[in-house]
Amino acid sequence: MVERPTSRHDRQDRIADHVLREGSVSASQLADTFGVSIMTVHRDLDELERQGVVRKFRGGVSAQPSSVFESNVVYRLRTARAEKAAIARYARTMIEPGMAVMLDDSTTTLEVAGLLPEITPLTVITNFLRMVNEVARQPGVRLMALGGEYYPTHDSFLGVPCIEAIEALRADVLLTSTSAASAGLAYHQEQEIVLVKRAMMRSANRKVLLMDHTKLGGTALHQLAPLTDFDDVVVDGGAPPDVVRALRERRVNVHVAPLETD
Amino acid sequence: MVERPTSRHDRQDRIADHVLREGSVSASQLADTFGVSIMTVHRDLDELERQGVVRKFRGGVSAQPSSVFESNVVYRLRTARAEKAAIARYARTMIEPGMAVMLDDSTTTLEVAGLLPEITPLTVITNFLRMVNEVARQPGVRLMALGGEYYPTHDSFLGVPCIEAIEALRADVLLTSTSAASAGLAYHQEQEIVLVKRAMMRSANRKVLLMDHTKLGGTALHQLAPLTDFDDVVVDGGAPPDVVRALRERRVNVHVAPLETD
DNA sequence: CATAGATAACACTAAGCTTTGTTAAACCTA
DNA sequence: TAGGTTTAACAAAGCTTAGTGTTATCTATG
Repeated sequence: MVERPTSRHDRQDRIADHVLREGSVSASQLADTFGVSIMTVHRDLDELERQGVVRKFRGGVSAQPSSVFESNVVYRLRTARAEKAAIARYARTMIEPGMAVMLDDSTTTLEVAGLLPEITPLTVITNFLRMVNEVARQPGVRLMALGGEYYPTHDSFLGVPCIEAIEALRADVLLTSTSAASAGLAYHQEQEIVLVKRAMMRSANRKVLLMDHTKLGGTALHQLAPLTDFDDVVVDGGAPPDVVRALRERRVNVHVAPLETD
Repeated sequence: MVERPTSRHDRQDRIADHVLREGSVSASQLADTFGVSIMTVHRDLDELERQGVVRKFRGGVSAQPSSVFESNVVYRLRTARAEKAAIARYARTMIEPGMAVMLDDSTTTLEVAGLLPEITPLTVITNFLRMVNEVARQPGVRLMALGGEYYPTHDSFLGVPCIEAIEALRADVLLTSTSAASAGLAYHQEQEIVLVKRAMMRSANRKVLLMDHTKLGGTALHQLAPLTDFDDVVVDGGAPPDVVRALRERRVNVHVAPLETD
């Protein structure tokens, strides 16, 4: 059976699904199934392995044991595009011209960046290289970059220099994201990032957490903060109503961003 | 007479030269001379005008009056490619594996950046966005970005946050550049940049000034520092011998980087 | 040590972007 | 308004890059 993926990305998603269903497959088998060469399969698998979705061994690949499922979020992140766009549209309404907005290094906040030229004048503060490059091109947006040590895996600047730079500033709004939340707590798997996010929270007047619904109910190695520490928590319309209700009972100020309905 | 420029950039350089020689030319004349359409000439002239090299008027272009000559540096910068490459090659010998190297926001130091992967492991400290993007891709090079307010004209980060970040660090070597030097002093036209460069000099053990010979003998609005404040000054082989001699008499430690001879 | 599996190196292809020219419309200036 | 000059919009050509396959080399495992 030969499928015809529209693109490399698409095919990788299918391969990942396939592996997760089957549990374990050989490379040549995948080459057959998806109608590409073994070499291409290997390249796809290398990439999926880097993302922590699968595990390679001699003779094939297997799904990651669920204990490492955490990193799988990286893969999930790529898929939750519509959710993030919805959240970004909603978060935009919290920003007004003239404000100083702090944005952390997450794909969700990156979505927000694309909407900023509509709200000029504006000051953007970030430690995310990709966002720096994005915003540097936008006229009318003043950009304050947070320095620090560059981490290729996150494409952002972290560490002591970054935290000190944050402490010297004061933002009107912080838009931040995290990798998991449950039982009223936000989590993140990286210590370095937790420290930076906490510093950001200390330096912002209003703290907004952006979170697509796939992150609800999970945990990660490090606690970041109780959800009640945020002035607002924005989730997308895909969030289960009972989860939203439960959060509100914990006095978390949850906003639900409606998904585009087209 | 029809020339055949190898590329768009090359042709623009020739057009600029032509205009500077002639003083004033018509667009159709240029189209003839360079064997391209009038439309293309207009596009080239628009670009050169943006760079402050020429001035457009109905019917043709003229050279910029020398009062605006300063911005012309932008154009000069593009042309001294070979000189900068020579200087970069020379400067590379001053860097050894394991060092922390600080690089400022100049096209000369950018040339050095391309040579860094050969000297790993290495730590690079910079406030230049273009360099950040360049170095972020290089494996084996640790990158410390200096934050600050983004200045589109320089494509770099400046201001108080940047200076504070510099003061918290200590580099083994500083490679810096400036826009002019004469009578034993280095000059730069931008106050913000002068402050940052001075901070960098305070935070480095060895201070190296990189300067292509086109900058010798000029001045600019602000004094940066006496040349004797630098441990080394590297110029390219195009520097007039008597100028080099004069600098040495002032106890400036001048190195002459030989130009590629091919 | 033999063999299947994995990687590295090179070449080919397709897609996207840049550059250029053409044509048509807009704009001055006499 | 008639002459040119400039700009805008579209199309063609060229270049660059990402993606893929082939072949050859390397590596692990029985």
